[in-house]
Amino acid sequence: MPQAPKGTRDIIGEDYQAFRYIIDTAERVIGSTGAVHIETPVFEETAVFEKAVGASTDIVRKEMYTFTDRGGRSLTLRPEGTAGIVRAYLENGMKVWPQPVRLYTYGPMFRAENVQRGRYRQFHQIDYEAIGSADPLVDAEAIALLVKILQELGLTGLEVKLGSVGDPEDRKQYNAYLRGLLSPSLERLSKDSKDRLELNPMRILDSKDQKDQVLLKELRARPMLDFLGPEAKRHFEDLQKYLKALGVNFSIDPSIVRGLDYYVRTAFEVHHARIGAQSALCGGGRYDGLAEMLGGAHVPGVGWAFGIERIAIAMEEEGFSPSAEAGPDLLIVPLDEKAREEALALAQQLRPKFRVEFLYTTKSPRKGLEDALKRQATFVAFLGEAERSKGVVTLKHLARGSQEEVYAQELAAKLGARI
RNA sequence: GUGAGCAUAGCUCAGCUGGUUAGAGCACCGGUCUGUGGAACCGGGGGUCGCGGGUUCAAGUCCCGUUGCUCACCCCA
Repeated sequence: MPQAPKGTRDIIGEDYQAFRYIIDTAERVIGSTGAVHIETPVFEETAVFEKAVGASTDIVRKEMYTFTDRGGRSLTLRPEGTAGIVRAYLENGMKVWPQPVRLYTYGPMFRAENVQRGRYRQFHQIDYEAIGSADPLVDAEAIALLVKILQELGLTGLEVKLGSVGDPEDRKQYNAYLRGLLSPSLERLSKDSKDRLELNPMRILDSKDQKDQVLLKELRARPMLDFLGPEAKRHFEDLQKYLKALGVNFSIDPSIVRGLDYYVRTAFEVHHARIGAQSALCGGGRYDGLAEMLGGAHVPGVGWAFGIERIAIAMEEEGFSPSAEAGPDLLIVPLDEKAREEALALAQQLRPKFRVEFLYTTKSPRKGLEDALKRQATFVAFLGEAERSKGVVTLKHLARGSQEEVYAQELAAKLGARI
């Protein structure tokens, strides 16, 4: 028998309830900022990600689901949301809208990684992007918004880690500095970090390998923050000032290193201690050069994405249990064969004002009642010969035990009145 | 891509050092109970023991491979 592909899963029942709750909460809080919902395609031209995310990144090098369609086009299932949204900004001429344009979306992302707790091949993100302003106030709003959502979801034990990767020039200098510093000790670096020295030396800072950390300490490696140019530095300081004024708790973490090429200046992550090794609930930052990488004008932007599955794990760890799905307002129980189609007709008549279910097989009142209790129905209605001869249904309120015979025309009023 | 541990009914699991037709609880369906409350009792449907190969008179049990899950590395959500 076929199974759901590795790293994918069916979301149903309590999982779905939690999922829904997270999305609804996020949507409510984001919506209150005036940001508008956008849906972008789940797949894009492969070039969108190659240009934006960066050819040297892990995502592009080995994690993309790329395929060729029948027209010979190379397409890729989106591994992240920002590139597609910026593409949509350019394509729809949003530069003539009031700036910055604030957009949000949620949906599936795809990365061909090996699976572990909190990491899936199809996972779901809620994305927020503010495009068209370089003002650090916009960064501050984005971060504050994110914290607000997590608070609304009832999460505690969160840590906001803030850093800056500087402007591209700053980073170039910093990478040159790191290469100069570490190359003489190349042999002492971990295997992964030897590769990093070529591709993106900054990522060595983030290494969990003790060898690398010891070496960095020994050589007194300076942090990226020391290399910020005056403008990036000012931006970083203003952002901190705004966040403090807003009462947002954060810690400066010089090792925050984005794995995507498009980030400049602001970079941040939100971590939760109890969800395993994949502790990042949310990551984001500023990407002022992204639109240009895609071939558009220079358009600054900042945004973040959080992983719905990881939020769900964190909430579960904190004892949140999703409320069960509500039962129907009314369950109709046909007592004889003829009542089966009468039950359907009655259900149709009451829908969609009420949530109405009926049994597809005849049952005794006793069994029907048991069924209604299992479904957590509010009312149960019996339809049988006795009712038919009088033109009524027997309506019973489960919780109260009250029961009466009701004409079909009165039924809606009775259900609404909750006898 | 790498490493470790796991895989028996829809779910949670039992199944001894290999030995008849593979079990339990829960869930589902029916009966006791064709007209009224989740009970109880009785009965029923459900399994290619993840899949493939091997060893053996005999494999759920041992060996190899494979797929999936869990956790970790890399990286990230």
